[in-house]
Amino acid sequence: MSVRPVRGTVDLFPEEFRRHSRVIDAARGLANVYGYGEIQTPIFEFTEVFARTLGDVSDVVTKEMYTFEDRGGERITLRPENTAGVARAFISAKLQNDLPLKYFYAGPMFRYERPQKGRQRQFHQIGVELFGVPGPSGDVEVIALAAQILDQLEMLQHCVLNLNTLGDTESRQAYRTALVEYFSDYKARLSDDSVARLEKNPLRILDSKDQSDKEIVNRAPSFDGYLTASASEFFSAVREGLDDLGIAYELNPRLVRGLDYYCHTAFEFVTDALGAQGTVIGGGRYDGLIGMMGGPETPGVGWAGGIERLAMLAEQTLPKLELPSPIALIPIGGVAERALKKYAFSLRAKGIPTDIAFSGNLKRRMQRAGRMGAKVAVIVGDDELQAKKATLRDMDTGAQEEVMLDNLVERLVEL
RNA sequence: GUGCCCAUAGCUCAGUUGGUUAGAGCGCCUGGUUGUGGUCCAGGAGGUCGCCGGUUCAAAUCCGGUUGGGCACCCCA
Repeated sequence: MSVRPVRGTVDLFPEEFRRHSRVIDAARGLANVYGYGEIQTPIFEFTEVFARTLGDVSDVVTKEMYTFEDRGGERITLRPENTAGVARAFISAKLQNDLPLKYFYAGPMFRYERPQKGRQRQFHQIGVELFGVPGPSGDVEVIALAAQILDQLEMLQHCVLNLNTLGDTESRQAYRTALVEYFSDYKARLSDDSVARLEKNPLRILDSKDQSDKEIVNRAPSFDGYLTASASEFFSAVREGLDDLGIAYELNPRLVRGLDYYCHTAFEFVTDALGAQGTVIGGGRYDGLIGMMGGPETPGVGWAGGIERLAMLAEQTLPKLELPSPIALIPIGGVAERALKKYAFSLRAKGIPTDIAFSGNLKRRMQRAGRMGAKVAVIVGDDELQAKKATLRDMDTGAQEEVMLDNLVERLVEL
């Protein structure tokens, strides 16, 4: 039997999981403040849910999905992202009369990718979806929520908000045609990757990091000239909204999305503190998605954030995580142990972190108390039991005092 | 999927042009203290050198493959 975890997966032991938790807790807390209730959709869906919506040219669908046939012969896929799942849930429950709707989620996602720092095959995302708000205030709200979460994690100042518009369908169609026309002239000088993108997703060429591609890209037609008046107006309103809130951003015309259902606003919070995988939160508007899935035409806007990446950044920005130091109960002998278990029970009922070791002599239990960072140890042996007292030891100073057992819980609550 | 780099004790690492029983620090265990941790002192356990094969009288060291990891590309969160 192989005892190692599957490539690209990790075990999150408590210390590491706490780093995740504080990211999730901050996000969930603020999402609730904004009125985004938490939703949990299944981690697997019928394959079409993703295949249909993510586009059949996206890398996620063509080479990164965990797809299998279950015992009933259904084509199943482990979710590579959660927007499609939440949209499907919205359609399944026929919630179109309850708009607008706001959802927050946190959970595992699965993509068959080559693992590296900030990229695993099972990874975790937080995210929000806002359904039924067609105007730019929806975009502004979800971006504001993201910014405030980052701010609460004290990493907003280490991130740059990149902002772009993908326009409406009409704009994108026109621009796409113009790009294909332009790049086709340079086909011989483009990188192989970009030549392939010319057919599949010419917008992506704009994002190429290839040196000679970049030169060609620099002289490529810009989107501005192809934006319809209404798309342009929409984008201005988003920028105005962000300005009003004092949320800084940088316009990045090269910011495009790999997933086909995006339109209008695209944004990413990016940091340079994590190496190559610097996008910490990314999202945008996806007005066509729900209709494309067979639901009633419903606008949507949202984002997802990588918990592992956020947790890594938080390591740099937040103070070290400290565990509450427990009270260590240290019995000597079976009679004392029975007595102290009852005290542990009532201390814990009051929410006071309490440790009582299951075995070991006094020395070993003291060691354990020290290792756990206990601030006080309660020692009870035959001597103390007879006198109905306990010995309290201050683990920092070594000072000891005696307390009547009757007052023990009361005294410990004070500390 | 592509390129480059890496793999020695639980952890972080050293190991000379290939040469006898592979080392250090931290951690762990025992004792000094049969009712006192964290400090100190003394001692101890722990490694088929990732795995498979090859070269050689001899391989942790050289070569090939493989698995895992890191970085970049790709892609994205």
